[in-house]
Amino acid sequence: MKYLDESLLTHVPPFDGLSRRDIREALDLAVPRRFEADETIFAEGEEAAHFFLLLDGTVRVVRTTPQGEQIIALHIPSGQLFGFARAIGRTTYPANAEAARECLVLMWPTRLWDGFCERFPGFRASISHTVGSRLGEMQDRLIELATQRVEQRVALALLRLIEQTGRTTPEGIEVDFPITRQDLSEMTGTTLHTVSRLMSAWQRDGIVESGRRRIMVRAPDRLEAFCENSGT
Amino acid sequence: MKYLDESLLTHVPPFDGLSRRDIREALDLAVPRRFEADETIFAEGEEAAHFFLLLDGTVRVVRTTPQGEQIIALHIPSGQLFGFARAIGRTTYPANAEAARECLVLMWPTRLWDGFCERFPGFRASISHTVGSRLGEMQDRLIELATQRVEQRVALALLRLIEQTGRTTPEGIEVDFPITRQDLSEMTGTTLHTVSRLMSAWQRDGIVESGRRRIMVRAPDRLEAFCENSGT
DNA sequence: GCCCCGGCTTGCGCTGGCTCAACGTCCGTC
DNA sequence: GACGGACGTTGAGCCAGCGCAAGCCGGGGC
Repeated sequence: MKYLDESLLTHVPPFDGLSRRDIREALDLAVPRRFEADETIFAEGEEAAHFFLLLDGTVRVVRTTPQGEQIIALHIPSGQLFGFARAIGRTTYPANAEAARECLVLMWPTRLWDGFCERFPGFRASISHTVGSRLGEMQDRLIELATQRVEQRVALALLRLIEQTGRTTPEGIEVDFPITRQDLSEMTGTTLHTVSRLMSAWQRDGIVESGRRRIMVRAPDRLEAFCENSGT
Repeated sequence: MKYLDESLLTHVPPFDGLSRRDIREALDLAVPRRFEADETIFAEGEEAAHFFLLLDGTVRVVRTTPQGEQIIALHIPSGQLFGFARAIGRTTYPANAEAARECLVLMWPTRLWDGFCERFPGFRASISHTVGSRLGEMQDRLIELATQRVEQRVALALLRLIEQTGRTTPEGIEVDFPITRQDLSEMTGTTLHTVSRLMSAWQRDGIVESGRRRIMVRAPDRLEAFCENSGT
């Protein structure tokens, strides 16, 4: 397992434009690692010893309030860099990262960060882009929380999930990691009860199909409809 | 007004470590400009032609929902760079920026951005830091909206305002730009009615002192107390 | 001095979504 | 194959905060 194949990186954004040599160089510095479902990858406030590339799986970014409540800030789909504290001027991680399901990651020591930025053309631009889209997503969610009702927020959260990490099946699009009602409620600032009621209603209407730790969206368009005519 | 004094930049973060020569160079490329209160500095989606440094005043960052509702995403205090679309991998501005009161800014054409990053040591690091703290603030607000009640959110918003842009007076700390109940409601995802009721109650208790477009906090510690014992 | 308008206040009734509570169901373990 | 624990469902009641509506106040323009 020492020798990682170059094809791992040829199609992921920060590296996709690089020469074979450069990719080889980056890979030789990387440590691969597997995380079990629900295992913690790093914790808020911890010294940022590594930065990561998610090769396979989904990562859940969680923050805990002083009162002990959890909220899920973000899900990271495979193929993205994460834990890049250096890129946002920090030396510690800003939140917890947990494996939403079994994950395969590459890790690099943070001290290599500056070198990567200078050594690999496009690396920095790619990172800026990632940071920008995270900022954009947070802003969108801020607006949702401030202006939308629970029903719409849950619908939007589901749509985002299937867009980012959806797996298409003959029946519809399925969230491809185990997700509970509680998880959804922590993404949308509501309670598992309310989410459960919504899912039941949507299932009756044939919009979703869900079970234990599993959600499949049959009719994304009808969820979108919910979000648009929010006034009425 | 052509010749800007170097002391303008010697104490603001992105430039504070630079040599006199470097500062001179940056200043000679800048265009100074004044904006009236409530004037738009740039609009969401617009081509990002410039990046800005706020020399004096306060900038309000606003997003508008498809339904025409506004929410205030952020206030930028003087001494900060803003409108740096390039730093987050965008070519357009991500939100509206308006002068919360009369503002004095320096503007540079965006095409100079990359040059600044390479030319001025510490510039890039300083920007990362700014981006990071904005991300952090948005994450905090996300959590507040998701978990806190209106009363606590408004209290937290006020505390943030006086921390970032407060002016200390013998009577207490005053928000040093005109701010309406409506503005506060757009920052906290509530209605002006609820904010008004809260302000009235707090005024009765001697915690704040407020009037038309004006808010002064007499007892910040009592506001903080509100936020902590949120369970009870 | 008067008027008008933008901002602020306050009462009242309603309701979305939370809380509490009880129960059902699936799955892994021993 | 019985048990325990995690996950999900559903009902009932309640209340924080919203929407509506009416009125107040202060400052700027003429």
